[in-house]
Amino acid sequence: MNAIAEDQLDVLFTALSDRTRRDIVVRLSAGEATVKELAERYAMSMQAVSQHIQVLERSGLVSRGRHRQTRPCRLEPARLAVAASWIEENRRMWTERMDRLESRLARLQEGESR
Amino acid sequence: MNAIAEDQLDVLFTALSDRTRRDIVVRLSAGEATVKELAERYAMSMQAVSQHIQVLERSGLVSRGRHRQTRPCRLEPARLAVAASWIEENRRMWTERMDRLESRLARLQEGESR
DNA sequence: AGCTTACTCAAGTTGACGCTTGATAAAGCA
DNA sequence: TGCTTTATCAAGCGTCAACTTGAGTAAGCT
Repeated sequence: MNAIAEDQLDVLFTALSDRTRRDIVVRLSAGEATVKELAERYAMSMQAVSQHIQVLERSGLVSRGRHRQTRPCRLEPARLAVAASWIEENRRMWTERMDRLESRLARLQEGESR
Repeated sequence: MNAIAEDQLDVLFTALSDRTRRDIVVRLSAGEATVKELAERYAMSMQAVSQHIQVLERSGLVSRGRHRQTRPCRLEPARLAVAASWIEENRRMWTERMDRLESRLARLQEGESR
C-alpha cells in the first residue's frame, strides 16, 4: 500500500528535522567523513554522532563503509529526491488550485464590469 | 544569523515528519477545511487535530481564519518552498560533486590507456 | 434565555528523542 | 603481546511529542 511510502517519509522528514543531522548531510555533500571527524566538528561525543548516523542510515540518506578502523559515512542523495518529490508534488497541486482560483476571479470581475 | 533559518527548518521538517500532518497538507492543497472535517476524516478527536494544526501553524505551513463558529485552515505554500529549496540545494551540491568525481575518473582512465 | 455546535485550554499518560556515561569490540601500532 | 584509536552497545536521564479526558469559551439556533 501507500503506507510503505508514508513510513519512508516519516523517517526521512524525522531525520531532516534535527539541525545536527541536516548539517551532517551538508558536510557529506562535500565528501565522506568519519564519526570522529563529525564528533570534533560538532563538539559532541562519538556516541551521540553514531546515533545521529544511525537515524540518517535508517532514513536511507547515509550509508557507511569500512576502511581500517573507521566507518566512513557517505551521502545517498537518491533519498533526498523522495522528500523533494513529495514537497514538489504538493506545491504543484497548490499552484494549480491557485491558478483555477485566479481565473475564476478574473471571470467574476469580467462579469461585474459589464 | 543562519540560526534563524535553522529554526525554521527545524519546525518545518518536524511538522512534515508526521503522516497525519502531511495528509492534512495534501487535503488543504485541495481547499480549506475545518477542524471538525479533519477530525472526521482521520477518526481523531478535534483536540488532537487542533494540536496538529497548531504544529502546522507554528511551522508557517498553515494559517487559520474565522468564519462563524469555524476556524477554516488553509495552506501557506510559501513555506513548502523553504523546505524544498534546502533539499534542492543539497541535491545540487551532491550532483556537482559527482560530476567532478566522474570527470576525474575519466581523466584517470585516459591517463592509464596511454 | 437555554441548547447545540465548533473549537480550545489544561492536565495527565505513554512513548520517543537527544544526549550522557561506562563497558566492549575490532583494527592498527609499539 | 600490550597499548592506542575508532567506533558501537547498553542503560539511564531529562525533555518533548502525540494523544486522551474533562472542563471551558464563543458563536449560532429555537
